[in-house]
Amino acid sequence: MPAVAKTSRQDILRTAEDLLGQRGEEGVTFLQIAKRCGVKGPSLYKHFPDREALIHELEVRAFAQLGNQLSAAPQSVIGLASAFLSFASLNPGPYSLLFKSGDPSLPTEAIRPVLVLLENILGNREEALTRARVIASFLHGYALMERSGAFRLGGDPAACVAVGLKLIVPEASGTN
Amino acid sequence: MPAVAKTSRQDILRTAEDLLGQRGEEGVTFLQIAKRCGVKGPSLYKHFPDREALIHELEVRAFAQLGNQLSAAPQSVIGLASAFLSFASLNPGPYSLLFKSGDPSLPTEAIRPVLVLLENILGNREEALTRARVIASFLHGYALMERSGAFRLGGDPAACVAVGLKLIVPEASGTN
DNA sequence: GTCTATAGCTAGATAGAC
DNA sequence: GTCTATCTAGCTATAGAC
Repeated sequence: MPAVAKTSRQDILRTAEDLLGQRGEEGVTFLQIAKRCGVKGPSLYKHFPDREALIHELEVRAFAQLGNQLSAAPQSVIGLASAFLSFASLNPGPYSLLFKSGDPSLPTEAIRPVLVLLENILGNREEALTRARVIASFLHGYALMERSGAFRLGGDPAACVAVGLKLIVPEASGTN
Repeated sequence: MPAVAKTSRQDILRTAEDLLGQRGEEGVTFLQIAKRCGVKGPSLYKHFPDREALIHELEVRAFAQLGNQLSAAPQSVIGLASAFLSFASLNPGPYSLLFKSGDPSLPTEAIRPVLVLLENILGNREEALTRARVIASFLHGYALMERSGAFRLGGDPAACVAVGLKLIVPEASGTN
């Protein structure tokens, strides 16, 4: 059988994620992916119908990957926050897809551990949602500022993470 | 005198800012700007040497605009935070340029009011810097999530802003 | 499944007429 | 200051040979 497979769906997706982290969404082109996978551009159409399908697949994977990390992490405020920031730092490509609006299918699921934990700590569902939003905003903003080098006033920016979490969920102190 | 001016530096910059807010940085092309300004692409090179110069000008303007808003706002935690979020909401184009790393020239200046206020409230320079970072991360993350529609669990997302600020700077309660 | 060839589009930028 | 014409380059996508 001629035409031996030089690449694969997995290979393409991993390569696309690297490209996404290095050059942003506009940098994820079939031509560049193909080059890195050792094939020519048009070959990728045997694996994905078009670029949009590839991007959508990356989004689905990103939510699944984050969900896995959060599920496997210590179920404490610090534990979940650390897992979230690690994911953002180690997987900048997938992470950048998490907050891009789009279809509201599985997004909710990935964050569930945070909501469950806060409900346990606070004993109030509505308050838990509000705090979860404060934490999500804080961590998301921190992850982006950290990555873009926006903390320009010296000292140790990372120190503000633990401080911020303690301020936002004082009820968890000592329990973590 | 032939060749009457159909557009201007200001017109181009405003148009570029609109485009930036609507289509992102990659959407800011000389061709699109020209179309909206009623001229042809090459005409823009009479106003800016190249695309990079235009983008840089947009960055400088963005920091200046934010600085003006923060200086003119009530110098309280709520006042400055509201001004920041208003700027982000009303000027999505310029706002998107604020956290893109790049040259560390004037960025520091725009944020000064926040630092000054927190030093007054906390009486501790180092603690003020840490809290400022927590607030900046929180507001930046909130602004982006709000804009991208990332708050998908119902209720009123905006409610978490006041709650978050009170948690992060409890010392300011009653003073605002 | 890979390839070459190609079509169609958009972008940045320059040259030179008016 | 604006225009047309042009160049280079990169992208998406399709057709058809192997």
